[in-house]
Amino acid sequence: MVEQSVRIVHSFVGFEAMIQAERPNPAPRFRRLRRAELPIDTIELARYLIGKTLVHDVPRGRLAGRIVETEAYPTGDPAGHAFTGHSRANHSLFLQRGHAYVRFTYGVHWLMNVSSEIPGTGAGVLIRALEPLDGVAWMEENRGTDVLRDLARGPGRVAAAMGIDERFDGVDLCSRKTALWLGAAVRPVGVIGVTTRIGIARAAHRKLRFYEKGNAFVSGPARLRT
DNA sequence: TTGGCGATTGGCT
DNA sequence: GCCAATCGCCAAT
Repeated sequence: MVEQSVRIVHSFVGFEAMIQAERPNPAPRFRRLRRAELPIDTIELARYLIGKTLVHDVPRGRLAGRIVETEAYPTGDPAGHAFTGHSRANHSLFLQRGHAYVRFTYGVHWLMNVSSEIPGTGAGVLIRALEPLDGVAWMEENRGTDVLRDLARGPGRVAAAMGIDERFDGVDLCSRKTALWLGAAVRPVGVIGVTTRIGIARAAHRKLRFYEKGNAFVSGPARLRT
């Protein structure tokens, strides 16, 4: 089935595409973002990250998804994990912008944030949903489901699909060396919607959730996806 | 030392 | 729509 369809593609798009298809390790599709490209301000960063790529290079290949939903947890935000001050658990939120803050929640799930602001400031951006781009078969394995739309729709699912856990807390997402990193956008971003955040009690009125309108991989109730 | 609770999810009604 | 699962953190004892 797969071989047959590949052969058909070859006959239509020619030799160059055939080389592309048969190359075992295709050239990286994603350019690593430099830290200087990341807005310092938490809310600006949350908006900026929509459409960008989250990549995890694993021994057997690459997991990658397009960021389609984020939430900002700015300085002094009562809903933020840094609100009660610096601690061992929330240390990564205080790192220079572009570091991963990974936290275990509800005894079940891992959540991933990108740290923001200047070093020493506890703030970050929660990655709430991804549109799968690469390594879909491995994401399915990590998630225990083959429902594409559900692979990384929701922050707990993002971490599970991407194989992100406590080992990645504090990782520099802008380093040239790390396996987990942020990549440039693979296509232009659509209209960005802004709503209140999901699943919080304090500062619940603040509109700090950002998402690509019309994207099927965005989480939350329908009224927060239009 | 302990108890309440949380940036969620999946299964069941 | 409702609720249990499940565990680390932290405020209060």
